[in-house]
Parts: sequence; C-alpha cells; structure tokens
Amino acid sequence: MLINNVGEYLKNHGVKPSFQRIKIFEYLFHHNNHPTVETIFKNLVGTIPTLSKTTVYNTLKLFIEKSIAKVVNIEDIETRYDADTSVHGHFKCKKCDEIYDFYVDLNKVNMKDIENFDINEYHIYLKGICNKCLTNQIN
Amino acid sequence: MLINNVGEYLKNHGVKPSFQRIKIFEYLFHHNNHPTVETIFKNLVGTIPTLSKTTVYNTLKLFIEKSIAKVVNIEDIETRYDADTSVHGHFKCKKCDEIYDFYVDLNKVNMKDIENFDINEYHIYLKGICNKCLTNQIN
DNA sequence: GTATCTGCAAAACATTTGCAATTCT
DNA sequence: AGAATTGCAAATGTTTTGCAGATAC
Repeated sequence: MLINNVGEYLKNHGVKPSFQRIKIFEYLFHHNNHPTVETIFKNLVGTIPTLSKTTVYNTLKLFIEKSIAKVVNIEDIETRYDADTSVHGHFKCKKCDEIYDFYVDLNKVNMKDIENFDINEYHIYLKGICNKCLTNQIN
Repeated sequence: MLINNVGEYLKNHGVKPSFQRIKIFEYLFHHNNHPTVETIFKNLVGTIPTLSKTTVYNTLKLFIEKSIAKVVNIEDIETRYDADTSVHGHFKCKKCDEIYDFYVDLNKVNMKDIENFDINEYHIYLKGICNKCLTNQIN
C-alpha cells in the first residue's frame, strides 16, 4: 500500500488528522517491525516533546476502531501494532527475537469445525527458529 | 487423549505430582474451555482452601515448560490455558464470547516467506460470529 | 536434614480512567 | 464559545518476585 498524504488517509477513514495522530500513524506505517506503545513513544517524544503515552494508547485504540491498524499479540507481555491491515501471519524467532511477516491464505485451509462461521479477525502467530539463525548455528 | 492416572502422567513428563499440581492438571484436563488463572483458582479453592494464585501461576508455568499445557492468548487481558497440546486453532465469538477449538493443518498451506523455518509453536486465533449466534440473529 | 513446594505480601508493569488544560474551528 | 484532543496523575488488574513456613524424600 502506498500513502502519499497521511492526513487525507486518516480523514478518509474517519480519523481527524491531528499532529500527534499523523506522526503516530507515520511512525507505524514506516516501521514495519510491529512496534509497541513504548517504542512508538520513545521514538516520537523527541519530535513531540509534550507527547504522552496516554495519547499513544488513545490514538492506537482509535486506529484499531477505524481499521487502519491491527493488534499483533505475539508477545505475552506487550501489545504490538501494525499498519498493514491485510491478512497475514507473524513468525517470531525465539533466538534473535525478530518478527517476520508471512503470506498465508487461510481460504485454502480446511477448517470444517468452524464452517459457516463469520470470521473477521485473523491472528496467526508461529514461533520457532528462523532460517538465518538455523544457518548460523554451528551444530 | 485419555489419562487414567494423572500422577503417573505428570511424573512421566518430569513434574513431581503434588496434591495441588494434580488438582490443577485435572481441572485443566476436564474443563476444555481454556480457563484463566482466576477461574482455576476460584474453582479449586473450595477443594484446597489454602490454595494461592501464586501456586496456580507457578504450576501452569511448570506445565508449559514441561509441554503438558499450552497458552491460549486469544484474549487481550487474561492468559488462558489448555491441556490439549495438539496443534489446533481457536475461534472466539464476539457475540457470545464462546471459544471454539478447530482442527487446522498448516502443513498443507503454502507459507513461502518462512520456508525452511523451524516452527515449533502454533497460535491460530480467529474471531467473528459463531454459527449459533448467526442462526439466532433476527436480521 | 536438605531440597522442593507452597503461599502471603509486596512489587512490577502494561494499560485504563478521571479530569483539567490545551487546541481547533 | 463549544467540542474534541491531549496529557498528567492516579487507579486498575494481571503477573512476578522475595522470602518464610510447610512439606516431602
């Protein structure tokens, strides 16, 4: 997805584009590493010295409501956020802690137990060792 | 899975079978509704009046380590636990809050972005409206 | 008798809430 | 001015930690 005007994008999705909201969305959009509230706050408080974590929380909640961001709950402790709203999975490497996005088409998967259910949220979190760490391993 | 002797089962998986551990495992095993620490505690404190939540936390952590239980992180707030360690997905109905287990085999799915990755944990959480609630709806 | 297990009380930590100050129109 | 937004400070709720007492082998 390409967004040339974040203010317009927010407006088109029912979010009034304040300075804070634009900066938070820009950060989320340009950092595809699924940042936490803490990360977003730390990286923006330099640009917006008065910024508070409450605003980051409020803003992300608003983004979720308006469907321009998604929650990534792959960590047990902190919630992560993603501006990529397409259906995709996340893989977390237990060695290097990196989180990889991966394409997955669940329409092709047989899930007979929940046939005819109306599914509108997909959370697919896999964990293990990534290819890079497997290769670096000297077994 | 059928377990006729919980004590033996725990022992075989490296867990010393104390009274508390047996009761907690039994509860988890016979209640396939993915209970929270709170739920487990409330339901067992009648049988074990001295029971503390700390012990429930400690015990579940031990079960996870020994791979006889799994975390179900479908809720944002509380962690749920499952004694069914087979790979399966969870569906949460946003209307009735029921959590359904469903069979899913990701081995047949093309996930080229993480090809050759060593995957050893699967968390598949879907949300929406279950069949029962869809049928009951008077649209 | 030593190691493990249990459980209370306090701490830690992420997130939410109440409310006052600020900003925008 | 009026409504929405921001942000501080306090509260909430889950989970963890430190440690002392109890239990098991």
